Amino acid sequence: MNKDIEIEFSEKAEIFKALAHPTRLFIIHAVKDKIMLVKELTKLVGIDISTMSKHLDILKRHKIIEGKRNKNFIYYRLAIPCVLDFMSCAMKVISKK
Amino acid sequence: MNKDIEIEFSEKAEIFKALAHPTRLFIIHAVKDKIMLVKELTKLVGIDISTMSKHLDILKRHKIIEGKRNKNFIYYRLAIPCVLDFMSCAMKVISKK
DNA sequence: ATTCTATTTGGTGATTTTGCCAATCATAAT
DNA sequence: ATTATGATTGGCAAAATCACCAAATAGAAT
Repeated sequence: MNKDIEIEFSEKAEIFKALAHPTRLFIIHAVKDKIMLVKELTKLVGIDISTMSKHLDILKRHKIIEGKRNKNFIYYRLAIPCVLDFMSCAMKVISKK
Repeated sequence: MNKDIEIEFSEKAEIFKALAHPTRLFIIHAVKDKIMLVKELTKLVGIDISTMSKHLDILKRHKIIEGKRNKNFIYYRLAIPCVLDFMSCAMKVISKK
């Protein structure tokens, strides 16, 4: 792989890495039709809130979700609904419902 | 997350993990319209052949590619072309060409 | 049977990712 | 100004991933 190709595929891989964690996939499904708070998500998943915050940060940095502040609450929502399309496509084909 | 949900999202995450590496994405593109040998792929990417073999194994285990033996060569090809669709969709939307 | 080529497997150190705790920051309420 | 609540950040240990080397396997050819 030459340098350009190398960079191209590394960037693409970054996106898959951002999605490659059960908690982060759960978050995507949770915020797909309902704006949610960090605390709510944390409770649903059952992990430390600092861990949740870091997962949210990863998704945010890749522009997969968006956070909006109101008072001192931060509401998260799905930024690119298309993510759901290719996720369900992937799952159907690879046969995990 | 209860146990079932946990398992569901872990399984889904496994697929994204399988795709979350530049070399493995490169392999998918390389075999999408041309059946290829391990050695050929190794040369193209420029890594140790044992490393390549392990990457191929990961894709194989997730049924993303298929290997067929002829003599003592193993030819790899893309098993689920749909992977390309959702990859290009993902990339377009997330704005990495 | 031995040798040769293609590929896989085992092992190990290096790097990355993950998750918790503690500390900090941001905003609101008193 | 102090306190309280929601969220993020820094640090560290545990776990997972990665890449190389060396050794093993599979099959073909001699």
